Amino acid sequence: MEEAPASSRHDLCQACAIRNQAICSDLDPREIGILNGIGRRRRLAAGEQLMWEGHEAVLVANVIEGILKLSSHSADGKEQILGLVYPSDFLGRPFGETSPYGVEALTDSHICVFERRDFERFAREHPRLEHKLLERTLGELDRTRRWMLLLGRMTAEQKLASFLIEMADRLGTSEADGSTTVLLPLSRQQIADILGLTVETVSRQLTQLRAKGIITLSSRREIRIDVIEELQTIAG
Amino acid sequence: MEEAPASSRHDLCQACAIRNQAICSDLDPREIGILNGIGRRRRLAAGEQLMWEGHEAVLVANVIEGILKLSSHSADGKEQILGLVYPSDFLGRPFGETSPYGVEALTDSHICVFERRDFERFAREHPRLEHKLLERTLGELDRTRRWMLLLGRMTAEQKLASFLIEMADRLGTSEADGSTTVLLPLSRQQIADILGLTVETVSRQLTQLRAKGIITLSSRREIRIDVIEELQTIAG
DNA sequence: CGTTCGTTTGAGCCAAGTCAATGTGTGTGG
DNA sequence: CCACACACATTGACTTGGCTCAAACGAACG
Repeated sequence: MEEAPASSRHDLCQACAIRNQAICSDLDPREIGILNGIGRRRRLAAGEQLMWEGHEAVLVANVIEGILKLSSHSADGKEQILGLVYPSDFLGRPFGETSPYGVEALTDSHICVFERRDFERFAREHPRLEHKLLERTLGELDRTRRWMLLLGRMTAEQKLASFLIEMADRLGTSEADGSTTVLLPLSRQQIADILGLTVETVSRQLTQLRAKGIITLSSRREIRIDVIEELQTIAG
Repeated sequence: MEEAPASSRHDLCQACAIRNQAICSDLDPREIGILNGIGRRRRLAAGEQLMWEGHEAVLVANVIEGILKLSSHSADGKEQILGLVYPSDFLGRPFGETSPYGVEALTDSHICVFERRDFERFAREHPRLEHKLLERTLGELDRTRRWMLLLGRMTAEQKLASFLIEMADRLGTSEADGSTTVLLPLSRQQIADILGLTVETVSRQLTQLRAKGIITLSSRREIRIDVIEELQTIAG
């Protein structure tokens, strides 16, 4: 694909946009060199599937650019999005045979992939990497558990408010007047699949928030949050 | 409390019931000795609180005996149980300042506690322990994500069926006739708090499953599952 | 034996789901 | 460039699963 010649390989990581945020950040130049040897870059188009629920987990990756979703389906076909993965996040299931979820790119993405086996071997030999991975996994577990509270105990309105706050936090650009604009990487259906709701309910709640003057729906995917404090009050 | 004299401390771990399942299982005798020095045993009565949501996380622990719950409260006071912790499971939030959930013993319990700082220092110096902890955390993350699907996309009936299957799996004793009996460590309210339902709905669903001849309610806390296949069909 | 706490049952209601129609971009081929 | 198709989004009408409120029941315990 876009393999660099062996001599310049070393530079791939050095020039990496997420060099200092990802789990590789603690490694010394020699270690980075080895990692470079077993990893490769890969591009994904929006909508492209990287892993399938229940299939063998052959690879893991670092996300360099783009947003991906982890999702799982109930017996009767309903989808539940289990999490979103952002740049510098780690992706995949090391030390496990099968992937418990499917992975799909929501936007055009750029990732740094490793054969799971290669990565595991490297990780076991480099405790600093495993430590980084552990910290990340613990953080991810906390975030996932917070999402359980949302799914189990919040009303549709509270769910939407919480979702918008999170998106503003992650992807928002603040304006001078205190408002924040978010360009959503998700369709209404996908928002519903995150919040455990239906498309119709998501749509209705958004129009209600608009009617209350809390948000402005600039275009399908673009939402401006005019009064974020109101959202925080609703979310609790 | 029940401190052993320094000379016999070493034996505490050797005699430990979960010696070969917990995260300490890979350590050599010397390492076990150090761990012994920084840990201590502690008993908890059913209902006793070990950690508080949002408070500083001062300790971590291994569960030797008993079952504990992790839970969190929404702004309007509703509780959501985020997970159950069983013997040989690890408990607490290493490498984090505050505990994102409360921890309470559901049954009389016996745990092996460490000051978080001490544990962290030891872990960083002993990669085999960190690796075990990583594997455990990854598994816990998978289990938590599976629960998200339940909370977001299942009906009350499916939730109950899934819950009973999980409990039978974890705590059930199989009879000769193919049935399984479970002694629940949870009240109806707590079951509701796990499944994101109300007590009334839990009660109604249980009576319905009984009416269908799938389960028998021997006593409040004791449930016999007569036809587990039926439950699996319902759960999907 | 009465009190208490957890559980079950009942009646009514409401939030969110379902089903169906309409609206709104966006891209495609004539 | 327009018209058509198609996918996504919104809105409306209706239904319903699970919640709320309230009462009755039952086991455990002083």
